[in-house]
Amino acid sequence: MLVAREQAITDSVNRLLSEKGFDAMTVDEVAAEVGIAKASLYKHFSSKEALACAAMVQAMQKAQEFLEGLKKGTASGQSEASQAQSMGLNALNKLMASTRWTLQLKLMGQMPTLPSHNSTLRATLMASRPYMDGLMRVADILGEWILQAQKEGFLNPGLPPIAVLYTLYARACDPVLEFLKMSEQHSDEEIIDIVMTTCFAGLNARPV
Amino acid sequence: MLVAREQAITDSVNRLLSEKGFDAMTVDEVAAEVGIAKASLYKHFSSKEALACAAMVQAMQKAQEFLEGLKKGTASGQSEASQAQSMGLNALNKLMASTRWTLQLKLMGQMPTLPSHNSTLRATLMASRPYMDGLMRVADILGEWILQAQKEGFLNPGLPPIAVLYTLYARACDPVLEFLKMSEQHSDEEIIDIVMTTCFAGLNARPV
DNA sequence: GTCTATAGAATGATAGAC
DNA sequence: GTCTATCATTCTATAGAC
Repeated sequence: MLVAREQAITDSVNRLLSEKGFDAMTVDEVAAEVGIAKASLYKHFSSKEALACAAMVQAMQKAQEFLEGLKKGTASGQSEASQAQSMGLNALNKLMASTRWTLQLKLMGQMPTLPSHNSTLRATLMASRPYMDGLMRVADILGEWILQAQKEGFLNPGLPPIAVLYTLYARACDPVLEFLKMSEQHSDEEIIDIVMTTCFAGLNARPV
Repeated sequence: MLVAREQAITDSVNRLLSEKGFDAMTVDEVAAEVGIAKASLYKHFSSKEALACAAMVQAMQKAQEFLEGLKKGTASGQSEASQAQSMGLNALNKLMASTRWTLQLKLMGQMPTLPSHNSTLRATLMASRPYMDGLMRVADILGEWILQAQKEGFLNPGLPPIAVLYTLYARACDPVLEFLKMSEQHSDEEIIDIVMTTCFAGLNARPV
């Protein structure tokens, strides 16, 4: 029961965090959405930062699990023919599948976006072993694929690998998604295709 | 004197806005940085939103002036040989020059970033004639160049022009810039080159 | 126009009964 | 563990003297 209650809490936090960000989210809102009193929340989590941290850890673990599955080639979205691909092309496909997965989560409002300049939340996250472990594991897996894809020229070898990693992270909080969503001119799938194209192929036309 | 004082205020607001965003910026900070009492600030600007709005209008006007200058081909960064270029290539070069200019301002901490989900500030901005006029003028100029560049295939014609516009806007608040800045592995020029590459050429390697 | 001092509201966090 | 009621802090905005 306690686990289920705390799961409901982190789910609500996750949604609110992705909708309005850490600063704009109030503890009162969380309590109201879960349907319990604010004081009860504080019996489960010691602070607003701890609340957000729990949601971020959960999201990070979900990402880690997805990547681990993709690494073993068992995740959905990986075609069976992938075994016949070169290492580099396979790595690129996995990077693209990961990015697409992230964009989908973001569009569904399940991707808590880390505010790049809130000090108190950053400090809490950096001090959280589960979060940092997940973050490093995710960076390791993605970094390996980036190197493989660059080695065979499927990703631009002139870009520093860390810059590629940051660029992929940044797609998870790209405002272009919500801009296009607000314009109501495109389906979710079209929006994701557009952002995937600009991310990997760029704005320039590809020479035919 | 009054103009100079208000200029000093908007400069401070501009800096704080680009450093921490609207929510994290407090009116006390602004007053302290300008060196006057908070109540005096409110003699010049009626609210925190009006304060931020003034800074945004100023930034928008600066952008508009830059684009107007580029449109006439008199701005710096435009080579003299540009007159010999095709319309489409010329348009692409101007889009790239505009993006580079934006990234430079952002790195220098002079680009107030619009929080995509603060309602009160958004409402104030939408109600501001000077801001909306500037925004529409900027969108017009960029939109024209986008269409020209797409027509001749210098920009991917498969992308909706509005998506290209949003993508360029989004580069002005791309966290990749500060991530790379924090890593201290690259100079400002290198950082801008990296982001320019990922923006226009994408992460993929270009087929030679 | 500038200051000090403070009102008023929002919000994070806690006390104490049940 | 959950509730109601309340505290302490922070922040926007204003009053009133000079």
